Amino acid sequence: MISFEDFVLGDGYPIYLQIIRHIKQGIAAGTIGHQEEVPSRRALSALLGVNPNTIQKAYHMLEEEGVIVSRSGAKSYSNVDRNTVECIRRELLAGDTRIWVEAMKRLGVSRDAALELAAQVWESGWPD
Amino acid sequence: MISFEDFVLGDGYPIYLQIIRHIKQGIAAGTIGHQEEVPSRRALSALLGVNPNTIQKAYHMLEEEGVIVSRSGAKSYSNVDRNTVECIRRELLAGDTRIWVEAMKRLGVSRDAALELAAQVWESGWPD
DNA sequence: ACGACCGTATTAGTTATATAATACGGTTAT
DNA sequence: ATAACCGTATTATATAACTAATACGGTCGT
Repeated sequence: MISFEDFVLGDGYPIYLQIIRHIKQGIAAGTIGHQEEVPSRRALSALLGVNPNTIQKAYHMLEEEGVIVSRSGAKSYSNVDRNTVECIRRELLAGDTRIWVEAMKRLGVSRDAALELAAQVWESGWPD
Repeated sequence: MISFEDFVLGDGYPIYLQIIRHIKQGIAAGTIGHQEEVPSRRALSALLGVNPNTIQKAYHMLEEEGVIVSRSGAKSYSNVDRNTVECIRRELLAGDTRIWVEAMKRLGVSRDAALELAAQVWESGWPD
């Protein structure tokens, strides 16, 4: 069963996109395997405190991408092959990193200063 | 005059927040000084191809934070002291970096692998 | 003073996101 | 088989973000 234990609802970003990202991150990290059970629309909406339609929107888009498979009346399952994992992993890694690098460059930070800052935040969660 | 030459409209994120961020980044980077002229609402809306009201929303919030000063009928100017610069700079640096580090951790990347990836993207804009 | 530009405000309409309340029919374990 | 659960669909409503069109009065260079 795909877990949403460590999932926390963020602010300012569409919920259905956060859910899609959570699933993709799990696949990229290897914590979600093939044919793993996905929480039902109703169960996840109750767990997260959001509307079932919002979950359905996320799941529907994941199905269109081939990441999950749904049959009317039955449970939904993840659909992951080795190629998909690498594809999603590269997509997320490169995307997030590029955004951060661009932000640091716009702030006028040098490469080394940025990397050192990142190392500090990695260890302690805080700069300095 | 505060420049929006290198400003590119992103997708999926409110425009007025992108504008606020652009100004703050300029202040944090030191490319925007004190009492610098801000483009008029109408001029910037024409330049970016968005509605004047969207610019006004961004400027109004910047004024509430004390980052710019507006007088009815006259031009608007930046309002920056040394304390503000350091405050904004730390806010943006720490915020962006924390977001990236959390993303990398959720993807199961080691500290060193993440830093190496960042270094690659910094140089070439691409991993590998 | 006068015209061009400026900040500010209002009203209306569109789209995306999310909620609310149901409803229908398929699957599955007992 | 039957009850519980499931995926799916519909209609209505609310809010935020954005657009559109317009208006009012203040500032400033000439």
